[in-house]
Amino acid sequence: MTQPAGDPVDLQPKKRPRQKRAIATWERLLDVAAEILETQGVERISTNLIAEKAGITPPTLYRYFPNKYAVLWALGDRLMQQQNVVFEKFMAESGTNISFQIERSSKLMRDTLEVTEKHPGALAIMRAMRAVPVLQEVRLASHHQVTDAWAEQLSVMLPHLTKEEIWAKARLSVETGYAAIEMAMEETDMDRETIIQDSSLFQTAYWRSLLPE
Amino acid sequence: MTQPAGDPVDLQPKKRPRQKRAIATWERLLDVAAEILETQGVERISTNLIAEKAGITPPTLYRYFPNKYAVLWALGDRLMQQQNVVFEKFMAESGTNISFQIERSSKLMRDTLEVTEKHPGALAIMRAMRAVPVLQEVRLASHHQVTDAWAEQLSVMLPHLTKEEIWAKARLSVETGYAAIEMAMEETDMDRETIIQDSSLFQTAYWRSLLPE
DNA sequence: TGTACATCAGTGAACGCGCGTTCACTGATGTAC
DNA sequence: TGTACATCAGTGAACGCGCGTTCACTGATGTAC
Repeated sequence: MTQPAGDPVDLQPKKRPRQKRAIATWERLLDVAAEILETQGVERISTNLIAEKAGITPPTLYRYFPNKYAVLWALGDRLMQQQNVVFEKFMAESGTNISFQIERSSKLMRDTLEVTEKHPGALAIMRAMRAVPVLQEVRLASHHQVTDAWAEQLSVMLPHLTKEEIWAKARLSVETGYAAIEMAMEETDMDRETIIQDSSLFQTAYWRSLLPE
Repeated sequence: MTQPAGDPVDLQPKKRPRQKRAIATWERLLDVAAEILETQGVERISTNLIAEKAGITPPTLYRYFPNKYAVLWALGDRLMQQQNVVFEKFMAESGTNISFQIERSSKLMRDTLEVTEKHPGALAIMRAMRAVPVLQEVRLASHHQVTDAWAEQLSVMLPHLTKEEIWAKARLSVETGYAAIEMAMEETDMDRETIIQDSSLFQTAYWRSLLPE
Protein backbone atom coordinates (compact mmCIF):
# COMPACT_ATOMS: atom_id res chain seq x y z
CA MET A 1 0.00 0.00 0.00
CA THR A 2 1.54 3.28 -1.04
CA GLN A 3 -1.01 5.47 0.71
CA PRO A 4 -2.80 3.98 3.69
CA ALA A 5 -6.05 5.55 4.80
CA GLY A 6 -5.54 8.89 6.45
CA ASP A 7 -2.10 9.47 5.03
CA PRO A 8 -1.48 13.11 4.20
CA VAL A 9 -1.32 13.62 0.44
CA ASP A 10 0.09 16.73 -1.18
CA LEU A 11 -2.62 18.02 -3.50
CA GLN A 12 -1.02 21.25 -4.63
CA PRO A 13 0.64 21.53 -8.04
CA LYS A 14 4.45 21.54 -7.90
CA LYS A 15 5.39 23.97 -10.63
CA ARG A 16 3.22 26.16 -12.79
CA PRO A 17 4.19 26.14 -16.46
CA ARG A 18 5.92 29.34 -17.60
CA GLN A 19 6.34 28.93 -21.33
CA LYS A 20 3.71 28.61 -24.04
CA ARG A 21 4.46 25.00 -24.84
CA ALA A 22 4.31 24.06 -21.17
CA ILE A 23 1.00 25.83 -20.61
CA ALA A 24 -0.45 23.82 -23.48
CA THR A 25 0.93 20.64 -21.93
CA TRP A 26 -0.62 21.46 -18.56
CA GLU A 27 -4.02 22.09 -20.11
CA ARG A 28 -3.77 18.92 -22.18
CA LEU A 29 -2.96 16.93 -19.06
CA LEU A 30 -6.10 18.14 -17.33
CA ASP A 31 -8.33 17.72 -20.38
CA VAL A 32 -7.08 14.20 -20.99
CA ALA A 33 -7.47 13.32 -17.31
CA ALA A 34 -11.10 14.46 -17.41
CA GLU A 35 -11.70 12.37 -20.49
CA ILE A 36 -10.23 9.25 -18.90
CA LEU A 37 -12.27 9.86 -15.78
CA GLU A 38 -15.38 9.90 -17.92
CA THR A 39 -14.68 6.86 -20.04
CA GLN A 40 -12.71 4.61 -17.70
CA GLY A 41 -13.70 5.78 -14.26
CA VAL A 42 -11.69 6.86 -11.28
CA GLU A 43 -10.44 3.35 -10.46
CA ARG A 44 -8.76 3.06 -13.85
CA ILE A 45 -7.14 6.45 -14.24
CA SER A 46 -3.35 6.35 -13.97
CA THR A 47 -0.51 8.79 -14.39
CA ASN A 48 1.05 6.63 -17.12
CA LEU A 49 -2.21 6.62 -19.05
CA ILE A 50 -2.74 10.36 -18.68
CA ALA A 51 0.79 11.05 -19.89
CA GLU A 52 0.43 8.69 -22.82
CA LYS A 53 -2.86 10.20 -24.00
CA ALA A 54 -1.50 13.71 -23.56
CA GLY A 55 1.47 12.81 -25.78
CA ILE A 56 4.15 13.31 -23.16
CA THR A 57 6.17 10.99 -20.92
CA PRO A 58 5.39 10.38 -17.23
CA PRO A 59 8.29 12.44 -15.82
CA THR A 60 6.79 15.54 -17.41
CA LEU A 61 3.56 14.99 -15.52
CA TYR A 62 5.58 14.74 -12.31
CA ARG A 63 7.21 18.01 -13.15
CA TYR A 64 3.87 19.73 -12.55
CA PHE A 65 2.06 17.47 -10.11
CA PRO A 66 3.51 15.76 -7.03
CA ASN A 67 1.22 12.74 -7.47
CA LYS A 68 -1.87 11.34 -9.08
CA TYR A 69 -4.29 12.94 -6.64
CA ALA A 70 -2.98 16.43 -7.28
CA VAL A 71 -4.07 16.04 -10.90
CA LEU A 72 -7.59 15.13 -9.80
CA TRP A 73 -7.57 17.94 -7.29
CA ALA A 74 -6.68 20.48 -9.99
CA LEU A 75 -9.50 19.11 -12.11
CA GLY A 76 -12.05 19.50 -9.34
CA ASP A 77 -10.80 22.89 -8.34
CA ARG A 78 -11.07 24.21 -11.90
CA LEU A 79 -14.67 23.01 -12.26
CA MET A 80 -15.92 24.17 -8.89
CA GLN A 81 -14.44 27.61 -9.25
CA GLN A 82 -16.41 28.01 -12.45
CA GLN A 83 -19.60 26.86 -10.79
CA ASN A 84 -19.08 29.18 -7.87
CA VAL A 85 -18.63 32.16 -10.16
CA VAL A 86 -22.14 31.55 -11.47
CA PHE A 87 -23.51 31.46 -7.97
CA GLU A 88 -21.68 34.61 -6.95
CA LYS A 89 -23.19 36.40 -9.92
CA PHE A 90 -26.63 35.19 -8.87
CA MET A 91 -26.14 36.62 -5.40
CA ALA A 92 -24.75 39.91 -6.68
CA GLU A 93 -27.58 40.38 -9.18
CA SER A 94 -30.46 39.44 -6.95
CA GLY A 95 -29.08 41.07 -3.81
CA THR A 96 -30.98 40.84 -0.55
CA ASN A 97 -34.40 40.75 -2.12
CA ILE A 98 -35.97 37.35 -1.74
CA SER A 99 -38.53 37.88 -4.51
CA PHE A 100 -35.70 38.61 -6.92
CA GLN A 101 -33.88 35.52 -5.76
CA ILE A 102 -36.95 33.36 -6.24
CA GLU A 103 -37.54 34.91 -9.64
CA ARG A 104 -34.00 34.29 -10.78
CA SER A 105 -33.82 30.75 -9.50
CA SER A 106 -34.37 29.14 -12.89
CA LYS A 107 -31.71 31.36 -14.44
CA LEU A 108 -29.29 30.19 -11.79
CA MET A 109 -30.06 26.57 -12.58
CA ARG A 110 -29.76 27.16 -16.30
CA ASP A 111 -26.49 29.04 -16.07
CA THR A 112 -24.96 26.48 -13.72
CA LEU A 113 -26.02 23.64 -15.97
CA GLU A 114 -24.61 25.43 -18.98
CA VAL A 115 -21.22 26.06 -17.39
CA THR A 116 -21.10 22.49 -16.15
CA GLU A 117 -22.07 20.96 -19.49
CA LYS A 118 -19.44 22.98 -21.28
CA HIS A 119 -16.76 21.71 -18.94
CA PRO A 120 -15.42 18.45 -20.41
CA GLY A 121 -15.95 15.48 -18.16
CA ALA A 122 -17.71 17.57 -15.54
CA LEU A 123 -20.02 14.80 -14.35
CA ALA A 124 -17.15 12.38 -13.95
CA ILE A 125 -15.16 14.99 -12.06
CA MET A 126 -18.01 15.67 -9.65
CA ARG A 127 -18.35 11.97 -9.02
CA ALA A 128 -14.64 11.44 -8.51
CA MET A 129 -14.62 14.23 -5.94
CA ARG A 130 -17.18 12.27 -3.96
CA ALA A 131 -15.67 8.84 -4.37
CA VAL A 132 -12.01 9.51 -3.51
CA PRO A 133 -11.62 10.08 0.23
CA VAL A 134 -8.68 12.43 -0.19
CA LEU A 135 -10.72 14.70 -2.46
CA GLN A 136 -13.98 14.78 -0.54
CA GLU A 137 -13.04 17.98 1.21
CA VAL A 138 -12.74 19.80 -2.10
CA ARG A 139 -16.40 19.40 -2.89
CA LEU A 140 -17.46 19.88 0.71
CA ALA A 141 -15.38 23.03 1.10
CA SER A 142 -16.79 24.45 -2.11
CA HIS A 143 -20.38 23.78 -1.06
CA HIS A 144 -19.70 25.23 2.37
CA GLN A 145 -18.21 28.37 0.90
CA VAL A 146 -21.28 28.90 -1.24
CA THR A 147 -23.59 28.10 1.67
CA ASP A 148 -21.82 30.50 4.02
CA ALA A 149 -22.11 33.41 1.63
CA TRP A 150 -25.70 32.69 0.74
CA ALA A 151 -26.78 32.12 4.35
CA GLU A 152 -25.45 35.52 5.24
CA GLN A 153 -27.52 37.17 2.51
CA LEU A 154 -30.58 35.17 3.45
CA SER A 155 -30.36 36.13 7.09
CA VAL A 156 -31.23 39.70 6.13
CA MET A 157 -34.31 38.52 4.28
CA LEU A 158 -35.53 35.99 6.82
CA PRO A 159 -35.15 37.76 10.16
CA HIS A 160 -37.59 35.42 11.90
CA LEU A 161 -35.15 32.51 11.56
CA THR A 162 -31.89 31.99 13.43
CA LYS A 163 -28.58 31.92 11.59
CA GLU A 164 -28.24 28.21 12.28
CA GLU A 165 -31.67 27.46 10.86
CA ILE A 166 -30.91 29.47 7.76
CA TRP A 167 -27.54 27.87 7.27
CA ALA A 168 -29.02 24.38 7.47
CA LYS A 169 -31.70 25.26 4.97
CA ALA A 170 -29.27 26.92 2.59
CA ARG A 171 -26.97 23.92 2.83
CA LEU A 172 -29.78 21.57 1.86
CA SER A 173 -30.82 23.88 -0.93
CA VAL A 174 -27.30 23.97 -2.36
CA GLU A 175 -26.93 20.20 -2.12
CA THR A 176 -30.24 19.46 -3.81
CA GLY A 177 -29.48 22.08 -6.45
CA TYR A 178 -26.27 20.35 -7.41
CA ALA A 179 -28.02 16.99 -7.26
CA ALA A 180 -30.49 18.28 -9.85
CA ILE A 181 -27.60 19.45 -12.04
CA GLU A 182 -25.96 16.04 -11.81
CA MET A 183 -29.24 14.35 -12.60
CA ALA A 184 -29.73 16.55 -15.65
CA MET A 185 -26.29 15.55 -16.91
CA GLU A 186 -26.86 11.87 -16.38
CA GLU A 187 -30.48 11.55 -17.54
CA THR A 188 -29.74 12.24 -21.16
CA ASP A 189 -33.22 11.17 -22.23
CA MET A 190 -35.02 13.78 -20.15
CA ASP A 191 -35.72 17.27 -21.39
CA ARG A 192 -33.18 19.72 -19.95
CA GLU A 193 -35.58 22.63 -19.72
CA THR A 194 -38.17 20.54 -17.89
CA ILE A 195 -35.58 19.61 -15.29
CA ILE A 196 -34.54 23.23 -14.93
CA GLN A 197 -38.13 24.38 -14.49
CA ASP A 198 -39.02 21.60 -12.08
CA SER A 199 -35.98 22.03 -9.89
CA SER A 200 -36.43 25.76 -9.89
CA LEU A 201 -40.02 25.25 -8.75
CA PHE A 202 -38.74 22.82 -6.17
CA GLN A 203 -36.45 25.45 -4.71
CA THR A 204 -38.88 28.34 -4.87
CA ALA A 205 -41.75 26.39 -3.31
CA TYR A 206 -39.44 25.70 -0.40
CA TRP A 207 -38.21 29.22 0.16
CA ARG A 208 -41.66 30.71 -0.37
CA SER A 209 -43.01 28.46 2.35
CA LEU A 210 -40.41 29.94 4.69
CA LEU A 211 -41.35 33.56 4.15
CA PRO A 212 -42.79 35.32 7.22
CA GLU A 213 -46.57 35.81 7.62
CA MET B 1 -5.70 -2.38 -19.73
CA THR B 2 -7.75 -5.34 -18.59
CA GLN B 3 -11.13 -3.72 -19.17
CA PRO B 4 -11.26 -0.97 -21.77
CA ALA B 5 -14.16 1.44 -21.71
CA GLY B 6 -17.37 -0.14 -22.85
CA ASP B 7 -16.22 -3.69 -22.38
CA PRO B 8 -18.95 -5.97 -21.08
CA VAL B 9 -18.28 -7.01 -17.51
CA ASP B 10 -20.04 -9.89 -15.83
CA LEU B 11 -21.52 -8.49 -12.64
CA GLN B 12 -23.47 -11.50 -11.45
CA PRO B 13 -22.12 -13.72 -8.65
CA LYS B 14 -20.74 -17.06 -9.85
CA LYS B 15 -21.77 -19.45 -7.11
CA ARG B 16 -23.91 -18.88 -4.07
CA PRO B 17 -22.50 -20.37 -0.86
CA ARG B 18 -24.36 -23.47 0.29
CA GLN B 19 -22.78 -24.36 3.61
CA LYS B 20 -22.70 -22.39 6.84
CA ARG B 21 -19.00 -21.64 6.73
CA ALA B 22 -19.30 -20.45 3.16
CA ILE B 23 -22.25 -18.17 3.88
CA ALA B 24 -20.22 -16.54 6.62
CA THR B 25 -17.32 -16.11 4.21
CA TRP B 26 -19.58 -14.50 1.62
CA GLU B 27 -20.97 -12.03 4.15
CA ARG B 28 -17.49 -11.27 5.45
CA LEU B 29 -16.30 -10.55 1.92
CA LEU B 30 -19.03 -7.98 1.40
CA ASP B 31 -18.64 -6.39 4.82
CA VAL B 32 -14.89 -6.08 4.40
CA ALA B 33 -15.30 -4.68 0.89
CA ALA B 34 -17.64 -2.00 2.22
CA GLU B 35 -15.14 -1.13 4.92
CA ILE B 36 -12.29 -0.77 2.43
CA LEU B 37 -14.46 1.33 0.16
CA GLU B 38 -15.06 3.65 3.08
CA THR B 39 -11.52 3.98 4.34
CA GLN B 40 -9.44 3.63 1.17
CA GLY B 41 -11.83 4.63 -1.59
CA VAL B 42 -12.87 2.92 -4.76
CA GLU B 43 -9.55 3.49 -6.53
CA ARG B 44 -7.69 1.52 -3.87
CA ILE B 45 -9.95 -1.43 -3.35
CA SER B 46 -8.54 -4.71 -4.70
CA THR B 47 -9.51 -8.34 -4.66
CA ASN B 48 -6.26 -9.28 -2.93
CA LEU B 49 -6.93 -6.75 -0.20
CA ILE B 50 -10.54 -7.84 0.30
CA ALA B 51 -9.47 -11.47 0.57
CA GLU B 52 -6.69 -10.66 2.99
CA LYS B 53 -8.93 -8.62 5.32
CA ALA B 54 -11.63 -11.27 5.15
CA GLY B 55 -9.10 -13.90 6.25
CA ILE B 56 -9.28 -16.01 3.11
CA THR B 57 -7.12 -16.37 0.01
CA PRO B 58 -7.91 -14.77 -3.36
CA PRO B 59 -9.06 -17.95 -5.12
CA THR B 60 -11.90 -18.24 -2.64
CA LEU B 61 -13.15 -14.83 -3.61
CA TYR B 62 -13.08 -15.93 -7.23
CA ARG B 63 -15.12 -18.93 -6.32
CA TYR B 64 -18.04 -16.61 -5.63
CA PHE B 65 -17.42 -13.60 -7.83
CA PRO B 66 -16.24 -13.56 -11.45
CA ASN B 67 -14.32 -10.32 -10.96
CA LYS B 68 -13.78 -7.28 -8.82
CA TYR B 69 -16.78 -5.38 -10.13
CA ALA B 70 -19.19 -8.16 -9.28
CA VAL B 71 -18.23 -7.69 -5.62
CA LEU B 72 -19.05 -4.00 -5.83
CA TRP B 73 -22.24 -4.77 -7.69
CA ALA B 74 -23.39 -7.14 -4.94
CA LEU B 75 -22.63 -4.45 -2.39
CA GLY B 76 -24.71 -1.86 -4.22
CA ASP B 77 -27.53 -4.25 -4.89
CA ARG B 78 -27.77 -5.24 -1.22
CA LEU B 79 -27.96 -1.62 -0.08
CA MET B 80 -30.41 -0.42 -2.68
CA GLN B 81 -32.78 -3.27 -2.14
CA GLN B 82 -32.97 -2.31 1.52
CA GLN B 83 -33.62 1.32 0.66
CA ASN B 84 -36.31 0.37 -1.83
CA VAL B 85 -38.12 -1.73 0.73
CA VAL B 86 -38.53 1.37 2.86
CA PHE B 87 -39.96 3.25 -0.07
CA GLU B 88 -42.34 0.46 -0.98
CA LYS B 89 -43.64 0.47 2.58
CA PHE B 90 -44.16 4.20 2.36
CA MET B 91 -46.21 3.79 -0.79
CA ALA B 92 -48.23 0.91 0.61
CA GLU B 93 -49.00 2.73 3.86
CA SER B 94 -49.90 6.08 2.41
CA GLY B 95 -51.69 4.74 -0.67
CA THR B 96 -53.14 7.10 -3.24
CA ASN B 97 -53.91 9.87 -0.80
CA ILE B 98 -51.60 12.79 -1.32
CA SER B 99 -52.26 14.32 2.08
CA PHE B 100 -51.16 11.07 3.69
CA GLN B 101 -48.07 11.02 1.54
CA ILE B 102 -47.19 14.58 2.47
CA GLU B 103 -47.82 13.81 6.11
CA ARG B 104 -45.62 10.75 6.06
CA SER B 105 -42.79 12.37 4.19
CA SER B 106 -40.62 12.94 7.23
CA LYS B 107 -41.13 9.35 8.35
CA LEU B 108 -39.94 8.21 4.95
CA MET B 109 -36.81 10.32 5.25
CA ARG B 110 -36.16 9.12 8.78
CA ASP B 111 -36.64 5.45 7.97
CA THR B 112 -34.49 5.65 4.86
CA LEU B 113 -31.74 7.42 6.76
CA GLU B 114 -31.93 4.85 9.52
CA VAL B 115 -31.66 1.87 7.17
CA THR B 116 -28.81 3.56 5.34
CA GLU B 117 -26.89 4.46 8.47
CA LYS B 118 -27.17 0.93 9.77
CA HIS B 119 -25.70 -0.44 6.58
CA PRO B 120 -21.91 -0.46 7.00
CA GLY B 121 -20.12 1.73 4.50
CA ALA B 122 -23.38 2.83 2.90
CA LEU B 123 -22.14 6.28 1.95
CA ALA B 124 -19.04 4.88 0.30
CA ILE B 125 -21.13 2.33 -1.56
CA MET B 126 -23.49 4.98 -2.90
CA ARG B 127 -20.52 7.01 -4.08
CA ALA B 128 -18.81 4.06 -5.71
CA MET B 129 -22.00 3.31 -7.63
CA ARG B 130 -21.79 6.76 -9.13
CA ALA B 131 -18.08 6.85 -9.80
CA VAL B 132 -17.54 3.50 -11.50
CA PRO B 133 -18.96 3.58 -15.05
CA VAL B 134 -19.80 -0.10 -15.05
CA LEU B 135 -21.91 0.30 -11.92
CA GLN B 136 -23.75 3.48 -12.78
CA GLU B 137 -26.71 1.59 -14.13
CA VAL B 138 -27.27 -0.08 -10.77
CA ARG B 139 -28.09 3.18 -9.08
CA LEU B 140 -29.93 4.55 -12.07
CA ALA B 141 -32.02 1.41 -12.44
CA SER B 142 -32.89 1.45 -8.76
CA HIS B 143 -33.96 5.09 -8.86
CA HIS B 144 -35.95 4.48 -12.02
CA GLN B 145 -37.75 1.54 -10.48
CA VAL B 146 -38.78 3.62 -7.50
CA THR B 147 -39.74 6.53 -9.72
CA ASP B 148 -41.86 4.35 -12.00
CA ALA B 149 -43.87 2.91 -9.14
CA TRP B 150 -44.34 6.22 -7.42
CA ALA B 151 -45.26 8.07 -10.61
CA GLU B 152 -48.02 5.57 -11.21
CA GLN B 153 -49.47 6.18 -7.76
CA LEU B 154 -49.13 9.91 -8.14
CA SER B 155 -50.92 9.98 -11.46
CA VAL B 156 -54.13 9.00 -9.66
CA MET B 157 -53.73 11.91 -7.26
CA LEU B 158 -52.67 14.53 -9.76
CA PRO B 159 -55.03 14.02 -12.70
CA HIS B 160 -54.40 17.50 -14.08
CA LEU B 161 -50.81 16.58 -14.98
CA THR B 162 -49.64 14.26 -17.76
CA LYS B 163 -47.80 11.03 -16.97
CA GLU B 164 -44.61 12.50 -18.39
CA GLU B 165 -44.86 15.58 -16.22
CA ILE B 166 -45.45 13.49 -13.14
CA TRP B 167 -42.62 11.12 -13.93
CA ALA B 168 -40.17 13.98 -14.33
CA LYS B 169 -41.24 15.51 -11.05
CA ALA B 170 -41.12 12.20 -9.21
CA ARG B 171 -37.68 11.53 -10.63
CA LEU B 172 -36.40 14.85 -9.35
CA SER B 173 -38.02 14.27 -6.00
CA VAL B 174 -36.37 10.87 -5.63
CA GLU B 175 -32.98 12.24 -6.64
CA THR B 176 -33.10 15.18 -4.24
CA GLY B 177 -34.37 12.88 -1.51
CA TYR B 178 -31.36 10.63 -1.81
CA ALA B 179 -29.10 13.68 -2.07
CA ALA B 180 -30.42 14.81 1.29
CA ILE B 181 -29.75 11.35 2.75
CA GLU B 182 -26.19 11.43 1.45
CA MET B 183 -25.72 14.92 2.81
CA ALA B 184 -26.97 13.84 6.22
CA MET B 185 -24.43 11.02 6.25
CA GLU B 186 -21.54 13.21 5.25
CA GLU B 187 -22.31 16.33 7.30
CA THR B 188 -21.60 14.71 10.62
CA ASP B 189 -21.67 18.05 12.42
CA MET B 190 -25.24 18.87 11.47
CA ASP B 191 -28.24 17.75 13.45
CA ARG B 192 -29.85 14.72 11.84
CA GLU B 193 -33.39 15.60 12.84
CA THR B 194 -33.04 19.13 11.46
CA ILE B 195 -31.98 17.71 8.12
CA ILE B 196 -34.88 15.28 8.14
CA GLN B 197 -37.37 18.03 8.95
CA ASP B 198 -35.94 20.46 6.41
CA SER B 199 -35.79 17.99 3.59
CA SER B 200 -39.27 16.76 4.38
CA LEU B 201 -40.48 20.36 4.22
CA PHE B 202 -38.55 20.75 1.01
CA GLN B 203 -40.43 17.86 -0.54
CA THR B 204 -43.85 18.71 0.82
CA ALA B 205 -43.68 22.37 -0.19
CA TYR B 206 -43.02 21.18 -3.72
CA TRP B 207 -45.84 18.66 -3.97
CA ARG B 208 -48.29 20.95 -2.21
CA SER B 209 -47.58 23.62 -4.81
CA LEU B 210 -48.58 21.10 -7.48
CA LEU B 211 -51.98 20.26 -6.02
CA PRO B 212 -54.94 21.28 -8.18
CA GLU B 213 -56.95 24.45 -7.40
C1' DT C 1 21.91 41.22 -34.52
C1' DG C 2 24.79 37.55 -32.45
C1' DT C 3 26.07 34.85 -28.92
C1' DA C 4 26.75 32.98 -24.16
C1' DC C 5 24.39 31.36 -20.54
C1' DA C 6 20.53 30.44 -17.39
C1' DT C 7 16.39 28.48 -16.97
C1' DC C 8 12.53 25.80 -18.52
C1' DA C 9 10.40 21.66 -20.72
C1' DG C 10 10.55 17.20 -21.78
C1' DT C 11 12.87 12.24 -22.39
C1' DG C 12 14.56 7.17 -22.00
C1' DA C 13 14.93 3.77 -19.18
C1' DA C 14 14.10 1.68 -15.29
C1' DC C 15 12.64 0.38 -10.14
C1' DG C 16 9.94 -2.48 -7.01
C1' DC C 17 5.31 -3.46 -6.02
C1' DG C 18 0.61 -4.83 -5.86
C1' DC C 19 -2.78 -5.79 -9.14
C1' DG C 20 -6.46 -9.25 -11.10
C1' DT C 21 -6.71 -13.74 -11.97
C1' DT C 22 -5.80 -18.94 -12.59
C1' DC C 23 -3.99 -23.60 -11.77
C1' DA C 24 -3.92 -28.01 -9.68
C1' DC C 25 -4.58 -29.21 -5.33
C1' DT C 26 -6.23 -30.57 -0.14
C1' DG C 27 -9.45 -30.58 3.51
C1' DA C 28 -14.43 -30.15 5.33
C1' DT C 29 -19.17 -31.17 5.11
C1' DG C 30 -23.35 -33.58 3.74
C1' DT C 31 -25.79 -37.80 2.33
C1' DA C 32 -27.23 -42.62 1.05
C1' DC C 33 -27.31 -47.06 2.62
C1' DT D 1 -24.22 -45.71 14.01
C1' DG D 2 -20.49 -46.34 10.50
C1' DT D 3 -18.66 -45.72 6.33
C1' DA D 4 -18.09 -44.65 1.28
C1' DC D 5 -18.53 -41.19 -1.77
C1' DA D 6 -20.02 -36.84 -3.84
C1' DT D 7 -19.93 -32.26 -3.43
C1' DC D 8 -18.54 -27.98 -1.38
C1' DA D 9 -15.01 -24.73 0.54
C1' DG D 10 -10.74 -23.13 0.69
C1' DT D 11 -5.30 -23.13 -0.33
C1' DG D 12 -0.30 -22.35 -2.10
C1' DA D 13 2.03 -20.69 -5.48
C1' DA D 14 2.46 -18.33 -9.27
C1' DC D 15 1.60 -15.56 -13.93
C1' DG D 16 2.20 -11.36 -16.67
C1' DC D 17 1.06 -6.67 -16.44
C1' DG D 18 0.49 -1.92 -15.50
C1' DC D 19 1.02 0.93 -11.62
C1' DG D 20 3.26 5.29 -9.37
C1' DT D 21 7.36 7.29 -9.30
C1' DT D 22 12.47 8.62 -9.93
C1' DC D 23 17.03 9.20 -12.07
C1' DA D 24 20.35 11.39 -14.87
C1' DC D 25 19.99 13.33 -18.97
C1' DT D 26 19.04 16.28 -23.65
C1' DG D 27 16.80 19.79 -26.19
C1' DA D 28 14.08 24.34 -26.38
C1' DT D 29 13.35 28.92 -25.01
C1' DG D 30 14.33 33.36 -22.98
C1' DT D 31 17.58 37.07 -21.74
C1' DA D 32 21.69 40.13 -20.98
C1' DC D 33 25.18 42.40 -23.20
